[in-house]
Amino acid sequence: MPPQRKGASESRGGKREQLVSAACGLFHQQGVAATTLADIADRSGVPLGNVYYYFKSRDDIVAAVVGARSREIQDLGALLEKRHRSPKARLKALVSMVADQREAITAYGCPYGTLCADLVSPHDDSSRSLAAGLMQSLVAWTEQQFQEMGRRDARALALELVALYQGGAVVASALGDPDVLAQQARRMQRWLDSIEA
Amino acid sequence: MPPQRKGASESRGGKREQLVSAACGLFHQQGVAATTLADIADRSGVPLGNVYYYFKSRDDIVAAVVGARSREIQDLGALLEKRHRSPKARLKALVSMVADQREAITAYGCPYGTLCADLVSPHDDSSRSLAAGLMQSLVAWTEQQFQEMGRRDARALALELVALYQGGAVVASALGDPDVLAQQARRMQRWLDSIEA
DNA sequence: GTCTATAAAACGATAGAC
DNA sequence: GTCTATCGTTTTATAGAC
Repeated sequence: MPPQRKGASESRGGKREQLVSAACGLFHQQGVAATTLADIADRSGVPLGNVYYYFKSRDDIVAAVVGARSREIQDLGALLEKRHRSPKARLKALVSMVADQREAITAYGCPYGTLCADLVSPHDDSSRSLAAGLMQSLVAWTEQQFQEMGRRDARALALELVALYQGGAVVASALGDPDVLAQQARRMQRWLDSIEA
Repeated sequence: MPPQRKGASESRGGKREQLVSAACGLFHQQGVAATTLADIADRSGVPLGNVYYYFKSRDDIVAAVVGARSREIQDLGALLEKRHRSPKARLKALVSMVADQREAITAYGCPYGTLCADLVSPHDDSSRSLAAGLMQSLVAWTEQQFQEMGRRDARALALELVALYQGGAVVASALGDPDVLAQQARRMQRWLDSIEA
């Protein structure tokens, strides 16, 4: 077994986490299918053959990356809940963060959206459910904010907000134009303002 | 040179077109990076080695597919212009077609959007400009419709409509739920209705 | 636990017979 | 023009020394 459980010697070098972190970045920049184990090993400073000490297959790394991205969403949600009292303020802060990161998103697309798209392509069932779970993480947090606003149509509103973001990310990255995403973020802010609590 | 120019013996079997057609479908279903030349050759009924009689490299096939998808957009635009007099009716008909094809779009994503995303991933310049050109084809036709409606903000409106579509496609395919796309199409119809000519 | 070496298969691309 | 056979490389995955 790798570095025991998540106890003491977990981060002795934390090579497993380094591998996941490197894979996260490479999957975002190059796509899942185009990223090789050698790429991940190189960036992690781990010898190629040693990767199989931490993961039993390539698909295992993909699953670990999806888990990491999902936790990333949870953490971001928790941060926003700590920083802002009202759910609407949280959603507006989220959109504001998107606008701030428009350069990175334009360069490589939304980290969550492109990962989901890469996981949908193989018509493998287990891969598709990973994509569904990841997207659901994003929608679920958004939905909860609308629920706390007292909206019965929270799910529909959440799907709309996430779709607005994903659409902006796809078009902006395809055109290579961050202004598209900035404009879309402004639209999202206005749309949020128009939602009655 | 392959089958001469685009003259008489162009479609003697039309194997080049069969290859492009097969690649179109496979790129949509599996993604560009995950599709091998053997996949394309198999589906085309062309021997693997023979692919290089029609294309000098794999990248050449990718470029040909982008060209075919771009022509597809032109043809669809021309069809809508023939069928509907007013630009608004054309846009509404386009959204209606999206709703009708929601099953296929949910299964594999938007053929144009996912192709663009696959072309953005390699930080290769020529690949990125292919993505930009393809997305621009989609936006340009939409923009022209808004222009014919007399709108000065035609570009912004076009970007918004395309982003609404792409966002719906990403979320629907990630969740594997066609209803998300159907709902999004209804929103797009209402949004179009609210646009003053 | 960590690393090197390498097996086994898949892939892009080429050569050359017909 | 069409097809088969194959080269050289890359990629996933394993074996085994330390």
